[in-house]
Amino acid sequence: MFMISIPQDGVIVMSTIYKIAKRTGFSSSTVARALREDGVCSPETREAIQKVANEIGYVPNRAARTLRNQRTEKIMFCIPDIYNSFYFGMIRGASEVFERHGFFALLCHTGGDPKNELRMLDNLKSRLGDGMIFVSFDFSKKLIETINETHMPVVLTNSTDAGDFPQAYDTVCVNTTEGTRMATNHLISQGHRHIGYIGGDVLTKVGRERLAGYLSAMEAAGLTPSPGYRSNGAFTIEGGTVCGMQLLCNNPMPTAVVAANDLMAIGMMRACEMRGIQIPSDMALIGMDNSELSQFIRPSLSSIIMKEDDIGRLSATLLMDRILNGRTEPKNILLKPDIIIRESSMSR
Amino acid sequence: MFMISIPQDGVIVMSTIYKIAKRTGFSSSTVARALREDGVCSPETREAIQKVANEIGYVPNRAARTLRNQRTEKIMFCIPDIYNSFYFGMIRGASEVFERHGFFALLCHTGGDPKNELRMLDNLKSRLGDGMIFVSFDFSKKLIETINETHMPVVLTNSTDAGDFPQAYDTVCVNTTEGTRMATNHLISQGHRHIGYIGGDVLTKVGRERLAGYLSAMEAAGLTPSPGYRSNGAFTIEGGTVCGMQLLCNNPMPTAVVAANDLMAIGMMRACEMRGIQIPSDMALIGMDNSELSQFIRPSLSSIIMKEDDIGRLSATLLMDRILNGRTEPKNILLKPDIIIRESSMSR
DNA sequence: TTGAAAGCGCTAACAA
DNA sequence: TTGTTAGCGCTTTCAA
Repeated sequence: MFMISIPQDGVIVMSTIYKIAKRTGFSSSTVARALREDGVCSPETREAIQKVANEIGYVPNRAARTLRNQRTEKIMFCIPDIYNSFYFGMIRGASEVFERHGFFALLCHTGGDPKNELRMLDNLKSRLGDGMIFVSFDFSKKLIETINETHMPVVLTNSTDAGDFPQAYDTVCVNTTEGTRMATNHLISQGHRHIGYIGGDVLTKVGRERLAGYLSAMEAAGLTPSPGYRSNGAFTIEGGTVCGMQLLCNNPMPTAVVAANDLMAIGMMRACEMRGIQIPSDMALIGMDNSELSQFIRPSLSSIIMKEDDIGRLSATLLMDRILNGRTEPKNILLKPDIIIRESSMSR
Repeated sequence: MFMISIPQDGVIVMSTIYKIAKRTGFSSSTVARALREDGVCSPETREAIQKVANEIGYVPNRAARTLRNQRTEKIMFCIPDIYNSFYFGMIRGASEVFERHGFFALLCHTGGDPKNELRMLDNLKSRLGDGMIFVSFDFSKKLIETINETHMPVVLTNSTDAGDFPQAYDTVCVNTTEGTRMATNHLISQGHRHIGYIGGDVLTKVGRERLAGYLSAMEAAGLTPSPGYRSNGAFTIEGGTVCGMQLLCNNPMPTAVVAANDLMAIGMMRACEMRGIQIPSDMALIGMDNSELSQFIRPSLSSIIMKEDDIGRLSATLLMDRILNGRTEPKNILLKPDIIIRESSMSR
């Protein structure tokens, strides 16, 4: 009938405990008490109040509750790139945990721009959320300091060495060096000796970390890759094709290739296609990320599982622990990636 | 130095305009005025206040502002399934618009459960957000009524016939019937006469809508598909393979197939692979959704573009119009899908 | 069991 | 230009 009344000026008026108080004759505090499960209140009073509350469609106002309780029940989810499905994996994992506690994920996207990242930390300080899961390409000293100064629960993912700085936050990361090491070892265990590597720019941390895994696995196996077996390019299909063409110019060609991500691996597939080289019989191949593509492409692509769901789940769990239980000492979680072997590397 | 002080009990104390007021000797309202661009205030006062504000790292408290202004600057984004990348396309489009206005997207996931959906509408009434983009499989009368009763800005997507009920909300949908019609017409224009169709359960609205497009295009072209050319199954790769095998049992076989989504189309590819049928030379194929897979699979898959980014963008725009400009009369937008032709249907 | 009252931090109408 | 004050809706302490 009159769930909510809409006055002339179009402003929507909420139902409040005061409306219920007026209607029932009780005070607002009695109404508040009656409406919360745990509040002390006589059964009859509660019933009368609940009846009216239902009639007028009462729902408590969150802003008021937040102002009073200093709790938003929201978590800021800061990602550099809203177009990257990897992060959605993290969101999935995290949301699972949030939901259990009645919390919501707030999408905050920074474009990887340090200015925006600092702005998001201001948003955190303004209590846009009770905490933050923070993905960034570059955790600079300035950023780390600002995070510490928020004195708010923050989990950093995506950076193994965030622990270089004094920290008041948590970290959850996957060891990507270990990832390329596993990939390389897999190819070695398949009997390959001439193993190439195509990766991203070594000026980026991610580029260096992944290359390091390949090199260390080769060295540990007593293999010295020819310099021509290594090529850097963009983390894209095109980048992979270009790098792949380069590797294929070697004589002898490598018999197996580690790609620093799935897109580059697919680019490598294109390069082989153009040169009439069969995967996996002439060339074994493994990628990284375990993207949706890797299982649907033909031949299906072996890959390294980066556990983005787990990162999200664990990050959220650490956050809830700080928020709900008041933990303050920092925790750092480093996950070991998994490997999934598909057609592209089953050459022997 | 003392950006934020942390008392014994671990509760973090915010900096407020009162702290600044005390420190500068001005009143809290002068501080508030000085801190907003538009507030009247002498330059010297403003400077002094801003200096202190910077020192103590002041950021205005959102809950207080929300309580006062009745505006959260958040939009609830209700989706049935957090695992579906289609919705993330919508989120991308919508976020673009939100960001321009300083709004944030709040992820709310209902699992398609009507109970949760009603709960989310309560959340909306409690001002979890200023409005809602609502994706649901089933907009029942009850749900529609409840939406209307919130008196809050809501955009429904995903349902062409939401207009059946009296409505106070907006809708943005893609015409999926038109989608399969376009797909079918494309194959007809390629010279095909024996065109098969594999689709989802006709008990679902989505299944019926898509089938209708195929049938109407065939009829309009004066073609009568043999009943054996039509098969229903799950909207998955396996479903597509099963349906595909059935179609391939016909004699003569169809020379072209419309699949009701990309996954089923990929399943069809598998079926053809098993039977040694070449795509596109022996069999033309077109899917629907323009998923990421469709461009990377080989042969690349022709598909129908469902414009999820546009749906998100338009939904957000309608919402902002209601919130910022106070529009109240409902708007309904029906988008025409696009077609993208790739290798799989270029048979002739 | 119930009520009065203060306060969370901000904004804005009004007064000085 | 600046200050006073009330109030957004809720929770909670204290008193009755």
